[in-house]
Amino acid sequence: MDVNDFKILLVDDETDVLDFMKYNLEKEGFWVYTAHNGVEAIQMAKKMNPHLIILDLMMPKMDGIETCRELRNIPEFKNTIITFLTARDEDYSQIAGFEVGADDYITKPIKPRVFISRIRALLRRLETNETTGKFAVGDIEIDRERYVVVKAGKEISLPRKEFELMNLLVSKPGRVFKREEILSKVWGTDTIVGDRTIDVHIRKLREKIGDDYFKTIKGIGYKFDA
Amino acid sequence: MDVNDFKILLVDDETDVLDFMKYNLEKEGFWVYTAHNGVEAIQMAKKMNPHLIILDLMMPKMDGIETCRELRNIPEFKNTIITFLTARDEDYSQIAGFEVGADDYITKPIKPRVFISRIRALLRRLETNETTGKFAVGDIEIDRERYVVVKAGKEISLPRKEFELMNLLVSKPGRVFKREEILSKVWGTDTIVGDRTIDVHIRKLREKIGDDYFKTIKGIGYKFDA
DNA sequence: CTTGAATGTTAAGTTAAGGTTAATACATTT
DNA sequence: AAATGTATTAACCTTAACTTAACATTCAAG
Repeated sequence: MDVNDFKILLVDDETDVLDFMKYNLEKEGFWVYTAHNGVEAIQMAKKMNPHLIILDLMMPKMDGIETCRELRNIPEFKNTIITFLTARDEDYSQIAGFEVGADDYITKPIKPRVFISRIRALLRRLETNETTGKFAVGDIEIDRERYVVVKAGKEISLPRKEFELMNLLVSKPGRVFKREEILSKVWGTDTIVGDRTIDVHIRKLREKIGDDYFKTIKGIGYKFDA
Repeated sequence: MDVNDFKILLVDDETDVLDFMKYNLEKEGFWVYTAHNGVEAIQMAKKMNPHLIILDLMMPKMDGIETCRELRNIPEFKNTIITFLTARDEDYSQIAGFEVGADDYITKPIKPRVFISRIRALLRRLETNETTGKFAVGDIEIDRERYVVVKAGKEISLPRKEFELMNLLVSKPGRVFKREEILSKVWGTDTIVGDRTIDVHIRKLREKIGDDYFKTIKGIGYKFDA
């Protein structure tokens, strides 16, 4: 996973702290979202699905501890990394923080270099677990972790390109992917392949998964449907 | 895994700091070992195979950073949690620490409650990953303590690299490990080995354990399956 | 109902990825 | 310092995966 794919949600009621962190993180290429309180934070988190959430402890409405607890109760955020932002020496908060499922805490005042370094260390944890992803549509399940497609409980293993193509199409069932788009996403922008290559791969998928899952939209592209 | 099974190695040149930490950790039921410098630390680590190592940054002979680097080069300690102990505000050390593969750092002076809480948070990570003890899948059992693989009751002893590779793959049966990932986890990020090295090791495993346990996903990596 | 551009199909050609082996370098024991 | 055991490399081999090309079929516009 590339640095530029990481999404970070910053939550703090003080706008200047927020801006300062945002500036530093964006400079490093992260996607940064912000919220001013716990309530906003949860809304934003649901929308953006960030990889890392940095929560200030002291906030109006809902404090960091409480926000963290709520987040941890939402299954989506079970694996999200949550870090607290605290003033030095707030011992009790630190303890409560860990108990409530925080992964780390960062002390204010923030020093850019340490801060960035810390963030990187935290995100490093994700890199191994982030290739992980299973999702299902109808009786088809795609398991990126094991690199297999499961159809009605039966494992079908596909070669790389076929798998990637399958994965792309299934990622948005019903949506039509233009040939161009497929080429750039599965083959990459710099590879040039002949006209029939996509068709041949679709053919193999139809053979292995089933004819009627893949629909051709002439002149446009293909779509997956259950 | 029970608290009482966790082994922690403390490394600091100041005996009273050492004693203080030791006292507090033992009170909580951890097994605590100590060392006064980097050299001792590495010896002790090899003997005790601790789950967590706390390294003071400033030490005679070999400092914390250097010790950490050395440790990370030993495959056994790839998954060991390493934390630095620093005086407040040693920014640069912190950065170097993370770069060298540290998981966290703890600031002095140590406050017992925060300290313990922190340690628990760190060790919690281990509970999910099966990094310790014995582990079995189907008729294959891996004994990490003794460095032995048991297949259908028969012990097969593997050399270190083969064992590490085996261990990695078996740790998540079915999951595909990318070549890169295997390299960084078994060989380490800083070692560069030729293209065929992984294959050769896989070959040896197939020879010793059985062909069909190891599946190749071309262009991606390998997975273990029973 | 034509018709031609777009896609389907098949099988044969390529190639990149991995398999295999043996030789060499490197480490440990004894 | 042999001897034994491990790890890595290099050279070559094998194949599945991928691509292409040639021909067949479809389907939607006229």
